[in-house]
Amino acid sequence: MFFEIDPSNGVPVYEQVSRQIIFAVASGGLVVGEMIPSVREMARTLAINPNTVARAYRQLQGDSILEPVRGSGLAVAKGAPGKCKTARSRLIGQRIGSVICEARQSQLTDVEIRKMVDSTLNKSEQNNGKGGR
Amino acid sequence: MFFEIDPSNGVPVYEQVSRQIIFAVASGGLVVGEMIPSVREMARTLAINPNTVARAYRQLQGDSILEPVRGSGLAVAKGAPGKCKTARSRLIGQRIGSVICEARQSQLTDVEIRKMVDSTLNKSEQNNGKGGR
Amino acid sequence: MFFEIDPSNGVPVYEQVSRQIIFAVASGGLVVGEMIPSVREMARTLAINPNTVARAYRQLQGDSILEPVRGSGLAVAKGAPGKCKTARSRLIGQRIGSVICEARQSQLTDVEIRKMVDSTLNKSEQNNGKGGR
Amino acid sequence: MFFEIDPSNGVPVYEQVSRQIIFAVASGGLVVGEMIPSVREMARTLAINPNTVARAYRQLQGDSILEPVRGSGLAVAKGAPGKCKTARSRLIGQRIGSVICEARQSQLTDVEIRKMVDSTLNKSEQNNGKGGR
DNA sequence: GTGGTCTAGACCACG
DNA sequence: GTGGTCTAGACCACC
Repeated sequence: MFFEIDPSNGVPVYEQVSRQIIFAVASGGLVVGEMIPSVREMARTLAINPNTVARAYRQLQGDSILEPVRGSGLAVAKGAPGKCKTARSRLIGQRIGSVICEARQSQLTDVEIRKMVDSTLNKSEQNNGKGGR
Repeated sequence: MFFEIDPSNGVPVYEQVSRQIIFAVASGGLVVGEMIPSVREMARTLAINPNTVARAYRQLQGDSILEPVRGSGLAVAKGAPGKCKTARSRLIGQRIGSVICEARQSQLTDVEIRKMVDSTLNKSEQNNGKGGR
Repeated sequence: MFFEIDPSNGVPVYEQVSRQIIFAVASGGLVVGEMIPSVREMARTLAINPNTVARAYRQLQGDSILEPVRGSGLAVAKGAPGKCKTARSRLIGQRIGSVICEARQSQLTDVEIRKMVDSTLNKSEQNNGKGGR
Repeated sequence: MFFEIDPSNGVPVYEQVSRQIIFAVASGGLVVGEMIPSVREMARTLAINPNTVARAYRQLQGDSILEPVRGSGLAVAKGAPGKCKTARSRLIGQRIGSVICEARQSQLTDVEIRKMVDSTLNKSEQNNGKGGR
């Protein structure tokens, strides 16, 4: 916790919000029972419309990742971490699969694909081992 | 020549069409001066709306990858292969970059990311060395 | 005296409180002039927010079902039993009407509706003849 | 098909919309593959805001009761009738259960409850046997 | 034409 | 203060 939004990303803003909450829960950045920022606060922080945040939160409630706490907001639901880890693998895995599929359609060989991946990974060195960002 | 379309792909159909033409030119599947199928024929082949094909062709003309040949249709333009190779690298590279970016945002380490890529590459062994698909 | 609250019921908590007081008065469980528990005590008993209890009491005062007794709290008002019996019929009757209306909209026949009602009535046998709950 | 909306119903408008579509599918009024009215048309018909209709439709898509048909709208999805019949029983059954529960809490006997149900059923005679509405 | 996203702002219910 | 609903209107992508 915390992340940023790219409105010109193709990916809908409300989806970026819900994904990043999923990721935060999956990685333990948000723990079960913890309250998440209110709709209005999150909207202020991300400089987006409260309705957009509300939509993301509503979707996460539908997936039982968030649950309402009467009168005080939304909290991470009980089974959420498991669901979020699964969802994370699915989301990332799907995107990897689809990129590779397209790369192959373009007649790139697996060797070339791997090379592009490696160079991208190296270019912007990872920083998530010991506290980056 | 030729490829298939997945209408429930997220990627717009017209873009799938134009991308795959770009890829075909980049890999030499379509050579300079070669005529491409008419809008109607392509639409019939791919079982999609002719307007959608027309839109892809229009876009490719705008990028000077296709050029009109009076009275007979559209052909691969002169400088196309170079442009298409560049475009291919850019398109694939961008998507790889964006997937890796998101994977990192989700707190996956580079090691885990590489593992997911490898497993995807191995899962559906490559078949583009000797003419598959 | 007294009942329980289901906070995840759809029905607002304060309304559950006021309804059940109305029902208690209607059925003679609370008699005219009898003091009802203080806001704080009631809140503690039901494990809900005192504001919520206060709101229910306020509403009941507005309907002249409760009346303030200087220096000691709220008591069941003089004309309350009659009003409460009427209110009970109205409240329950309205809900029955609305359920039946919706059931019919859903194309269930009256026969089917009656069957569902009967089965529900039988499933959890009544226990209010001789003092249950 | 077709129904009406009561905006001062307590039940959210978007929920009334989605419910009635569920009921229509459950009762065979809408069959698998059939297109449903467009968001804009439905909004015009019901005199409500298109966003409200869209929300109902979105929810139904999430439940795989509707599916998008590219460029032409939304259609009843494949497994929808089964899901809708189940959902209908659940929705109506729950409401019946909750009304009876409350009626009992109010100290009404089962006999009295049944009497109220019967009188309501008789009051506005059923008309869904042979083509009413 | 279709659905989808986003913004803005009002109003309500609940605690 | 919280979330939820609804309206209004703009803009976009797709067919």
